Amino acid sequence: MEPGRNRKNRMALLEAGRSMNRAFSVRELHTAARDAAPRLGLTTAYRTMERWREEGWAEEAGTRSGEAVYVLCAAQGHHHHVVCVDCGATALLEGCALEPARESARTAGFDLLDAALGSLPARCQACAGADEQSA
Amino acid sequence: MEPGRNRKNRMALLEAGRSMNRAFSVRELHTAARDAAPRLGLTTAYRTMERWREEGWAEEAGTRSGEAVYVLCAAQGHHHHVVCVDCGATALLEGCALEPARESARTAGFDLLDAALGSLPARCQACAGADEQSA
DNA sequence: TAGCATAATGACAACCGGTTTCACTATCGT
DNA sequence: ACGATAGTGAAACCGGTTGTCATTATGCTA
Repeated sequence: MEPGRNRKNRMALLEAGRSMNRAFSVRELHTAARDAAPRLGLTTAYRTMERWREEGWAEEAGTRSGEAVYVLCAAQGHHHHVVCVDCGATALLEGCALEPARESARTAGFDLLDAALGSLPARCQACAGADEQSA
Repeated sequence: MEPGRNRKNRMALLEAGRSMNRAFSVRELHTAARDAAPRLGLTTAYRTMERWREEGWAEEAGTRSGEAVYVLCAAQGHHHHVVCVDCGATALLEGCALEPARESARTAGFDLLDAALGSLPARCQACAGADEQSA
């Protein structure tokens, strides 16, 4: 991830994103990074996220209240995350748990897009617990 | 699916949706249903789709060029579809191919939301072939 | 059948996440 | 120092979706 030009903004965004430790929306990232770089615009946050996605540092992980959320991940090989749809907490799954699904899809004449399944919607224990209480 | 009031519109939408045999956006549904019910408004199409979703007749299957797409399915039990992200073609997967993933998620402390994984993004053979040619 | 209560409708406006535009600025190579 | 160019941000814009509200269709009751 070469900083290239405009080091300040990129670094602020990167720092903010890394310190999240969970899935976040571009707006959240922008807000967090603004502490370190007050003049940072939302447009740049969107553009930077797009760039990270292209370069493989980030991947989309569904949406939360209408906004797309992303996870940062340096793992290069084939892998899948689970992402809590409530709080954005993430975990990396061991091995490829989607191989059976991929096989099943193939027999139906479809190629499963693992790329689009990098993160699977789930609910973490904490949020599941909170849910039960409110019910 | 009780027709209730306003039989005409509902029936036109239902007929249109059923004859699609693939994933479709609300706009597409509205356009198709307009043949049979010319005065049908887009708002009603959105409201009807929302209703079907609540009642379990339809489920969201991702987005295509910015629009949310849905699939109709009468299967009641636990099941998963694959949906071609290009043309919307669908297939029903045999058994629960996501059980290993669910197990893997559980060991990480997450409950996989099977409900949100009713349709898995894929590419059908026809679209995969067309893709190769254009490349 | 007439009349009423209310679910349903549709034209239109508002909303909202996201993208594009464009004049301006920071950075790099020379 | 200076020209070339990548990067920036405020604001306009876009398209899908949702809300508003006056009107209409339907079922129920008398």
